[in-house]
Amino acid sequence: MNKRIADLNRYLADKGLKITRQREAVAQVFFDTDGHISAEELYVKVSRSYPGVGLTTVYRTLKLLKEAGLAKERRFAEDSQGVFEKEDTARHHDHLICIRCGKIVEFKEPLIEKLQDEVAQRHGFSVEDHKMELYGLCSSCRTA
Amino acid sequence: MNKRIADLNRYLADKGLKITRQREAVAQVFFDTDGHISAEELYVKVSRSYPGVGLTTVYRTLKLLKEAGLAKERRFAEDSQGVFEKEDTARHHDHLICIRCGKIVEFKEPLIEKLQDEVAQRHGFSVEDHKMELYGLCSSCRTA
DNA sequence: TGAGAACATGATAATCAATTTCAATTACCG
DNA sequence: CGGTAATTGAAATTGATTATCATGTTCTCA
Ligand SMILES: [Mn+2]
Ligand SMILES: [Mn+2]
Ligand SMILES: [Zn+2]
Ligand SMILES: [Zn+2]
Repeated sequence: MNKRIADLNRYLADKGLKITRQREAVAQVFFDTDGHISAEELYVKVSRSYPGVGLTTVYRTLKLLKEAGLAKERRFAEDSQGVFEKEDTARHHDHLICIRCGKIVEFKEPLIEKLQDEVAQRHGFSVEDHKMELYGLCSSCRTA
Repeated sequence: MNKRIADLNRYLADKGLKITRQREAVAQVFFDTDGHISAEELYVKVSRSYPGVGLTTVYRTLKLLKEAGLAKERRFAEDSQGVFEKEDTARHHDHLICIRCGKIVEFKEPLIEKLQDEVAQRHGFSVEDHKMELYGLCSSCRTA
């Protein structure tokens, strides 16, 4: 029924961890969410459908989802809270962020990623992951 | 004598702020430091030459240096503390970080920056700043 | 099926970098 | 110099995240 929930359950089983009501509730609401969401926001959202799930458990479940490769944490400049989004290595992307209105656009630029690998190689590094964020003004904010 | 201290003093005068012993001490030690340093580390270093300067003032002075365009704060993954380095727009660079030993290599790749601008433009954005960090394994850590 | 071991939960406390508060001190413009 | 606004540093506070711990649940295996 839900592939991602199945992936999570498989991960839990492999690690000798348990499938619980709370984990499924948090994961389900998270997987039904598009874009970026903080632990606090997810906690509020989960609480609507499944009251009684603690904020601590939301944090713990998000950490599990990261470990399982199902969620990715982002930490944009100026935001004190981390935000999470669904992870899918095939759908890797980076971010353009408007410093005035906060608008976020996701993009993918394979040519840049290729150059990143080359730069790294030149310095003897292999790249496992990268962070690239472009901060600027969106068209609305620029003309305003 | 010291161009950067002069720059700072000019900035302070412009803003109606005051030139103090403490600010000069913190700034001087910071400007004499190469690489990345945290507020705590800078505080310890300053305390050796100028005892009695508070940690709060170190934080406040670093914030001033950022505002004056003389320092840049970086927040690398896994580091809970921010680190600071001298800012010099002409000498902009990005970072390669070894996820095992923490080694940091600085690099500059104008071609990537050009592509970043193009991507942004394609989405109607103008780029004011960007963050690019490549995380991987350095040659020593890879062969070990 | 059920007992028990291991794991999970959630309220609360702790952490930790960074900021705020505030009374005392200092810079600097006349 | 004198007055005013800015600065300082110690201590308190903040805010996100993690640790603790007593209690509850899951799941294995006999
Ligand atoms: Mn995204
Ligand atoms: Mn650097
Ligand atoms: Zn905008
Ligand atoms: Zn290394």
